[in-house]
Amino acid sequence: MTDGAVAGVDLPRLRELNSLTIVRALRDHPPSTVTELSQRTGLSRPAVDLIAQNLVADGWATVIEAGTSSAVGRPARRYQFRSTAGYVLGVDVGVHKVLALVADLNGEVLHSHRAAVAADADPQARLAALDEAIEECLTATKKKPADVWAVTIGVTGPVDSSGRTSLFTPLPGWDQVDLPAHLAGRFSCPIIVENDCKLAALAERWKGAASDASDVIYVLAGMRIGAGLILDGVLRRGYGGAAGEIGALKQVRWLAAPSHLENCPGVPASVSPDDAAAWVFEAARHGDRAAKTAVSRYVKDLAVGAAALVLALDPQVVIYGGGFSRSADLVLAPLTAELQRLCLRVPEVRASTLGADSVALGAIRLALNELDNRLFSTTLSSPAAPTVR
Amino acid sequence: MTDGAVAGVDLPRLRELNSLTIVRALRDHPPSTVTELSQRTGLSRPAVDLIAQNLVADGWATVIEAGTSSAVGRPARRYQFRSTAGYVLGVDVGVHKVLALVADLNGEVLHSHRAAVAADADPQARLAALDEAIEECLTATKKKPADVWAVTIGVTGPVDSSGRTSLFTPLPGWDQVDLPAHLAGRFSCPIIVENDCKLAALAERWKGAASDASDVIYVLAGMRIGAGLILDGVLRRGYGGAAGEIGALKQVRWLAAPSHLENCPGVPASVSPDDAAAWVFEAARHGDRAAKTAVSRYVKDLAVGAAALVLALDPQVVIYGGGFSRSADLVLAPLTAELQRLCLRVPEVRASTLGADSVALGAIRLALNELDNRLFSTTLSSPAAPTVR
DNA sequence: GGCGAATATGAAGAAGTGTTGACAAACTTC
DNA sequence: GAAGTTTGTCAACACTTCTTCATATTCGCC
Repeated sequence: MTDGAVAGVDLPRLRELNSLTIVRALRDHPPSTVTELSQRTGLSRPAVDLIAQNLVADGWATVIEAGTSSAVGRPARRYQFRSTAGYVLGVDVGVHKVLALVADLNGEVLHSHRAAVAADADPQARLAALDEAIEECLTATKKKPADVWAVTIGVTGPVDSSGRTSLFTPLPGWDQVDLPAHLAGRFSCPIIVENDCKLAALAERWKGAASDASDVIYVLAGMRIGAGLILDGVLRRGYGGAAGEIGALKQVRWLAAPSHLENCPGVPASVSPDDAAAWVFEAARHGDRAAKTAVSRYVKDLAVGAAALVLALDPQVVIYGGGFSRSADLVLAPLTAELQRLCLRVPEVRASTLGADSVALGAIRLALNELDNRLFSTTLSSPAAPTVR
Repeated sequence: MTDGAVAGVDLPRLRELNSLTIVRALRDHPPSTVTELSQRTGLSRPAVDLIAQNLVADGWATVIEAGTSSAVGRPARRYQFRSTAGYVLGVDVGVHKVLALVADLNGEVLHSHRAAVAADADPQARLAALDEAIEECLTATKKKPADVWAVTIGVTGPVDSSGRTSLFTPLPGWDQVDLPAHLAGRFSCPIIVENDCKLAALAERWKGAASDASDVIYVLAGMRIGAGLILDGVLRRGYGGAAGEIGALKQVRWLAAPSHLENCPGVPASVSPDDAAAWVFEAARHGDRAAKTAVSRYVKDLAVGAAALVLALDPQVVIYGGGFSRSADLVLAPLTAELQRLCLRVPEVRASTLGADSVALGAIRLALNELDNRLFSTTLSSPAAPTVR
């Protein structure tokens, strides 16, 4: 409840704080004039001017000299956040693929690469695919590892404080993999490993279906069901990183739910087990009776866990995402109805708008958040020391 | 994700920030010398000296002139947070009683008063008891309503943003009661209504069994079971104030759980229904077979909901509190065992140390938190305008 | 094409805040 | 009583921001 050491602010620190303020005011905005920044921050024009010049000297901002302007009066010089000062990597290590993204400090994705992996691939093979995907992203964008300021990797299963998925993982042999150690040799920046559902939740809140909400439950629906929680605008990991793992409770039927789709009668033998669910959804869409029943049962089971989360946390929005979100048209209405039956106060239910990229995008967002905390909370300084979480 | 308007810091604001820093450094510490404050805040001695004198002039601190000192050197003047500058009221409106507490700005409880109420009393009677309890606390401590800077009232059931328990309440007619309106005439300070479980959780984290933890699930166990959630050190209300209401899910057997105790065979007819649970616990403690079974079943049902919360949020500690916490000796071990069976990562399970006062104490804490936010976040100013939450 | 209005830039002076260093005051210890 | 130590106070200094004014550049209008 107490801070213990509360730090006073002296003059140099004041300048630092205001520099941070200007950087924040520069980000997430189009190139701005000194006057605009002055209005945005409440600081006087000369103060902003001085700070902006220093930011340019330190590489945090670039100048756009006055061009032709449409307004009356002398055209203003504009300052712009130098989003190319550093880059971040976001990677989604899935069962069938590894997807890597490079983005600049604005979160603009510059390049992506997808490497296919066999579901039963051993850790070595999967790590090789990871290395390949990262390597391809770097060479395609002509970046060196030193240009990367943070890396986030999304994996399935709860991630502990050492970056391992020791409690549970569907990837064979993966519980022994130490991802930060694997990458530490190549990158000297922060390397973060995080649960895929949590990352997807971040992505939806960033530029997806939940961008207007601060209390979000993201349900990742696929052959495995998981959840990510955002409360008061912040991703909640839980004390041991296992928040959202409601599926482990037997009374909540998340473990069994996908079997309704897998074992649905009428699925042709030619359809592989991996594609069975998609087939069932498609069949249900065309009125197949057995398929409709299977979907209905699936939704009923899904709803129990979602209701438990909703009742526990009372969110504003529930996002239905993951591989099955393509079938949101079949699921959203009955899911909402079930929640209405089970919950006290029913949140909005929406379909994911980011689809398959959400995990990697969320990884980008988490990497940027980490940088924010490191660079902007204390002082403006370039890439931080390597750390693991 | 963005702040929108990020405020720059000018010189007067700098002084304000440092004044706040000094006030914070003064609170939660014994009377301090300027040198101590200087070390604690990193500010220079003259700066602290000046600020401290201003704080005294504004009524936020008092001076203790140098007495005889045991150390070498000139004895130092000491400054002390003036905790008697204002007071807060915390009230617990329960089924059988209304308990009111007055505390100073340090959270030191000065007086408490308990007014008995019949379980089936109508809102008028209950409000009269509330008024009586508050009145008694004020007269006993010789305070006027104007001395009260914040009031918090704890009630059963989820509290919406208008301070009403419209979704559910066990108190007859209480869903129509507008507590802020009822008190607004007498107090011009912030009046907050909050769910009792949430307040009890706050109390346990403040000075109870969870004072070392930042991620806490508090389970209030009585004839009605509820929960309060503290995540990252902050009480979470949920978007609509209904966080923690996992008991509403049928698969979670919290609604039915107490019936095992109520309907336990062997309870003498002389024991009133209200005391049945206590009798069963006592009988179980002495080896009564039926009572032990009842307790065991109760714990099993309780554990399902607790497990759902634990899996959803992955807390560090679960606090077992409420009326039944006196029987923690019988419950803690089997509850822990059940959680071990049901959960992925098992948190510590502890018994409440505050007992029956926890709700009113939590109300005090929430009132103080509200004051903190109002007075200390923006600027140092005396009692704020009346508001409702 | 010239003029005025509007906006941006730049520089100087003023005000406010924190820091450093010095010194007297007050107390303990030898 | 002298030395040593800590405190309270003061003045000089450094730094940051604010205010104000003069200057520069551009557009629109005559």
